Amino acid sequence: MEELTKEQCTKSLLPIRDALDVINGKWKLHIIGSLLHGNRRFKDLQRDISGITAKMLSQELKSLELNGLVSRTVYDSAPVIVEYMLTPYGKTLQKLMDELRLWGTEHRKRMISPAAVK
Amino acid sequence: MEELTKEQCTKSLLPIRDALDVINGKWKLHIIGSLLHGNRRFKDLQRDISGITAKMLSQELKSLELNGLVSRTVYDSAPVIVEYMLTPYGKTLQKLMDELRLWGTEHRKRMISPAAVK
DNA sequence: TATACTACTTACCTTAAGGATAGTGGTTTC
DNA sequence: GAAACCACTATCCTTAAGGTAAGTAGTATA
Repeated sequence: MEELTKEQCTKSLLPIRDALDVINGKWKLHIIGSLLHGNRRFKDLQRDISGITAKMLSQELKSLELNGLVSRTVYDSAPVIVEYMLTPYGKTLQKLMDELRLWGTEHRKRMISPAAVK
Repeated sequence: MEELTKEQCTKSLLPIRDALDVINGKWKLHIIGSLLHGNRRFKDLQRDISGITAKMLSQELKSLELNGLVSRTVYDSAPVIVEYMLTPYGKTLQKLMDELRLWGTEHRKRMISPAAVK
């Protein structure tokens, strides 16, 4: 097994940071969670995610779109309909989210009754 | 496959949030990364992690200790020596970090040359 | 006795994330 | 023609994360 230099170690944190940045913020996981259940329009998302403002929803959707996780389709109807959906790439996040959920669930148990897992 | 209600869906995000909170912040991953290479004293960590201040290092170490990821040992020598190490539990983070690194590496490729992966 | 080292702590300041509220532009319904 | 619906955008404000700089307490070395 090779030892990593300090620089290599710091560098190896960059992709982790990238991954975290993509899902960071108060609302992104909520949006992804909602979209995992199917396509949604703007108002649908706002209804699904209690507490989110139009400003934040719009902002976070743009960020998710920029990162290729969410696609935005405008239907030329009246009134105009805008539909958001997870891209196939966006769906690859689910595995990561499952891992995080698993670790987080164990952690929560451990924090509630530390004696039981010491 | 069962459909989740809105409440169940929101609830399932909680452990994910827990996991993310544990490693969130600008410095925690750097500290964990350094400790993955062996035990470290306060000054060692400060030297390892370029840019971190004593205040932030102290603050983040406390948070990691509270979460059971890092242990703090004071040796009754003169001058006093304080050693930090990852607990076995802290080491379980490595798997998660590897998954995040994997996804993040792919994401970085995709962001640099989107055409190649379209 | 002065300087330096270790392991921090304290007080203050800056910046960025997010919240509150209101407004825009188009369309449709009453 | 007034009110309502959709999909946002703009402006201002609060809060929290993190940075700066200095200080503390104990020991040890010159």
